[in-house]
Amino acid sequence: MRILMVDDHPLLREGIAAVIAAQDDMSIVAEASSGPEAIDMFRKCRPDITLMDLQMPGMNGEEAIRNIVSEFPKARIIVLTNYSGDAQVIRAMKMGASAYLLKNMLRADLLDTIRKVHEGKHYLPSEVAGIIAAHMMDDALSGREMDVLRLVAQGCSNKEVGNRMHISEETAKSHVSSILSKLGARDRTQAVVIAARRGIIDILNGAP
Amino acid sequence: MRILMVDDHPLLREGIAAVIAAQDDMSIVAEASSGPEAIDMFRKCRPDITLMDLQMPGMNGEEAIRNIVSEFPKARIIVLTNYSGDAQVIRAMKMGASAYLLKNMLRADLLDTIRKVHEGKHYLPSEVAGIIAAHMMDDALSGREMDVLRLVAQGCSNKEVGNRMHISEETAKSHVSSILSKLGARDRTQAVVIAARRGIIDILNGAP
DNA sequence: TCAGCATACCCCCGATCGGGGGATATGGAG
DNA sequence: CTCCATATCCCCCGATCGGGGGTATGCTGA
Repeated sequence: MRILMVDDHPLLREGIAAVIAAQDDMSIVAEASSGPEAIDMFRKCRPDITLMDLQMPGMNGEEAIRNIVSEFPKARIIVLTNYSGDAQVIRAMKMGASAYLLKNMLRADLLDTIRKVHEGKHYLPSEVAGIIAAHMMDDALSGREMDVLRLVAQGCSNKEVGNRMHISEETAKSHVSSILSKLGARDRTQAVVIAARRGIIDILNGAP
Repeated sequence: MRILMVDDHPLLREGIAAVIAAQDDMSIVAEASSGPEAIDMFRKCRPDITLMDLQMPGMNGEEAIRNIVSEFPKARIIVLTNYSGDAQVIRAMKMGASAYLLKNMLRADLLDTIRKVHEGKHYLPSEVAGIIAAHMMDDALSGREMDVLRLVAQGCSNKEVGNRMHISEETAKSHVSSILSKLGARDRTQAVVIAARRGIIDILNGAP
């Protein structure tokens, strides 16, 4: 199996490379440390499996996945990341990922997953599956609600949200209300915290 | 140099181990994946250098550092973590860390830092130093303000903050006001986001 | 000793929030 | 074609927020 590894942490790449190198049916054929680089390398190498982190500077991993999958629908991509927010997992799988692993997993789990995915299977470890299951029944935020949420996280009042989105303050308020109800939050502050925990928005950087 | 490595990511440990193993003046003498385990291993092995992640399940790295340094004041600890919030860096250094590295650094940087720290030096990469410098003039939140901030992040109103802390709503309000002014936030929501970005609180889990 | 700070409390007041009740239009799914 | 989610706008109203003022305690470090 020819593997492309995409991650901006050289030390982690080293670790994965060591694990892969010890297998006689796998080899790392390319590495990338950013989204655009990942797309380039995929075009050049056509790997059987791609290991992809989601948190990277610049273009994030999700966009890279979407690009690769739209160009190469048969690409097998395994997401390997630190965070386990259900929304982030769902977005990645919708983009076309075949598996979603957390970085705190063991070597064996990584190797097992690579082999499963190579056989064409999809895979979610129970830890991740459980997180998704816990929010199966929740209905997702709509596009407008996401926009409002991001502005609220920047400290915008309802009036400012209205101005920036060119809608009335009343409309912004009603969006905020449904955000609170969908997320089960008591106020806008808790809504932002819950959304960050669940991977709905990324407050550490900026956009989703 | 005898090195103890503390991190809950086996794959990253593998990577660091590979890098260290290639050096003829260093070796990994022990590994730990949690705070208590780190303290145990330190007592048993008395390493020259300890590489420590801050984000770990259970006891966090900061507490482990404090425990180790109070028992072994000559311990040389290098923090190796993902996040770069200025408050987190400052807390770690106050706890007694000798250096603060980000996980996206190169092998060479890690090795350089290990050697510098082994000589008794302290070290902050310019990337990290810059983040601290940007907030040098800010005055830190007081203990009570931290308590209030954590409750606010949980969606508490001023009244609820007052009840939970056994102070009046008015006092809670005045704490919130100074939090807003110290963080430069427009409202409590933005205050929580800024505090999370700067590593003042950790909204992804719970406590600071 | 005394200034400075953190802590705690109080009042006022306009702005904002969040819940409640609506209404209308659009567009896609069944 | 009907149903439903989305999106937009409107009004009311009590609760909450955040800024402004002020007072008092106790600890600490210069």
